[in-house]
Amino acid sequence: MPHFLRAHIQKQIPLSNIEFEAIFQVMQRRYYRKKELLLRAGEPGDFYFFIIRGCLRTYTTDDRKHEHIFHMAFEDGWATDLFSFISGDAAFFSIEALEDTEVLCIHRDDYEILLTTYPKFERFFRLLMQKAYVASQQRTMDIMSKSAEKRYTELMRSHPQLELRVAQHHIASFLGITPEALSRIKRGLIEKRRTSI
Amino acid sequence: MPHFLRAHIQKQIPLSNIEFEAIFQVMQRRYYRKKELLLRAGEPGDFYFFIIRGCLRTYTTDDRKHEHIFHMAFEDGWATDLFSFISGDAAFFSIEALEDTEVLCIHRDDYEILLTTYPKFERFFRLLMQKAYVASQQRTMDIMSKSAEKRYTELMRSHPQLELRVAQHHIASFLGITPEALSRIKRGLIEKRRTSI
DNA sequence: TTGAAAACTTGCTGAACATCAAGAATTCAC
DNA sequence: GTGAATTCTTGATGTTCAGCAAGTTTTCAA
Repeated sequence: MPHFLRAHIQKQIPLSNIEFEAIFQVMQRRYYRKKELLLRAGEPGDFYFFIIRGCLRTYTTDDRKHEHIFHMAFEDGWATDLFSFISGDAAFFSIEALEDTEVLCIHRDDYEILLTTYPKFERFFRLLMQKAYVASQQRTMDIMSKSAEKRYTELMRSHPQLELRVAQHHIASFLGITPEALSRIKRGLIEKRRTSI
Repeated sequence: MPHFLRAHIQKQIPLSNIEFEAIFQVMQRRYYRKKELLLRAGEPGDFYFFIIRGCLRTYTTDDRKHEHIFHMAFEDGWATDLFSFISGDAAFFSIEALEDTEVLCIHRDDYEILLTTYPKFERFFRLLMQKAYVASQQRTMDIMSKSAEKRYTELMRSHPQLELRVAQHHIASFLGITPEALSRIKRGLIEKRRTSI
C-alpha cells in the first residue's frame, strides 16, 4: 500500500525516497469494520487518517441526539477532527467507517516532527489545508444560499458514486436535511421529469 | 505599520529580520474607503489582504441578487477569495470595506515565491489555513445544527464588538438570515429577559 | 432461509424563517 | 441643519423543511 500514499502526495509535490520513507515510517496501517468508530466525540483525536480503501463519515451529535455529517471521505482522501488533532483537546466530531476501511494514520506528535523536519511536508499539508478550506467555504455558502433540492442535484452531479456507496439517510444528513425531506425531494424530481417528457 | 504585521506573524512563529524584510517588501500598503470593493466577484482575486485598520466583509451575491456574507475580518485578520487567489480563476466572492480600511496585501506570484523561498512562511500559512479551516468547519456545523437565535446569541457572546462596528443587516447576512428575522429575534430576546425578571 | 433490524416512503401537522409592504428611526451628504 | 437615503421594525402571509407516526421495502445475521 505504500505506493498509494506516495502517488497521492506526488500529485501535489515531488518527493525523494528519503522523504517518502520518513512519512511512511510514521504512518500506521489500520483496519476498521463497517460501523466501527475511528474517533469518538469528547475524546482526543490523536490521528490524521489517510484512506487506502473504504469510506469514512465525520459527524457531530447535537443536544437532541441528531447527527450532522460534516464530511465524507473515500480512497485517496483524508479525515480527522482537525481542531482536536492540532490542539489535543477533546474532539467535537466523531468519525465512523461506512464500509470496511483500511487507513494509514499519523499521530499528532509525528506530524509535528515530520513537518518541522521536512519543509516539503509543511508545503504538502499547507496545500491540503488550502484545498480543504476552499471546499468547506463552498459548502457553507451552498447551505446558506441554495435550496435542499439544488444542493442534492448538484451533489449527485459532482459525486455520482455517492448514491452507490452511501445510505440515503447519510446523504440527507450531509445535505443538512432529514431523510424524509430527501425522500420527498427525490420523488419531486421524478415527478418533474415525468411531466416534462 | 510594519510592526503590526511582524507582531501578528510572531504570534505563530519566530521570525528573523531577513525573513521579515522578505515578506514586508512584497506587501503593498493600500487604503480603501468605506463601501469600496477590494475584489469584485467574477474578476481574479490576485491578492491576500492583511488588515491593519478597519473591517472587511467577504460575500457572494446569488441569482436572486441576495447577498450572503461568508466572513468578516478586522484588524490583525486576513481576507481573500482563497480559491481565486491560489488558482487565478474568477473569484466567487466579493470583498467590501465596511469602514475606511488600511491593508497590506500580497500578490499571488509573490506569495508563491515567498513560500518556496522561505519554509518559515510555508509554515506560517499552513498554520493560518488550519485555523481558518477549523473556523469554517465550526461555522458550517453551527448553520446545520443550531437555530438562528442560538447562533446570534453565541456570536454576540464571542464577538461583542460586532454590534458596535457592523450594521445589523450585515450581522443577519453573516448568520444566514434576513434582517427582518434578526430584528424579530432581538425583540424575542428582550421579551424573554423582561418576563424572566 | 427467515426473522429482526434498518432504511425508505408517505401523509399529516407544525415550526422556523422568507417575503412583501409600509412606517419609524437613524445616518449621511451637502 | 435639513432633506434624502439607508437602516430598522412590525404585521400579514407564504414556503421550506422538521417532526411524528405508520406502513413498506431492503438488508443482515444467525
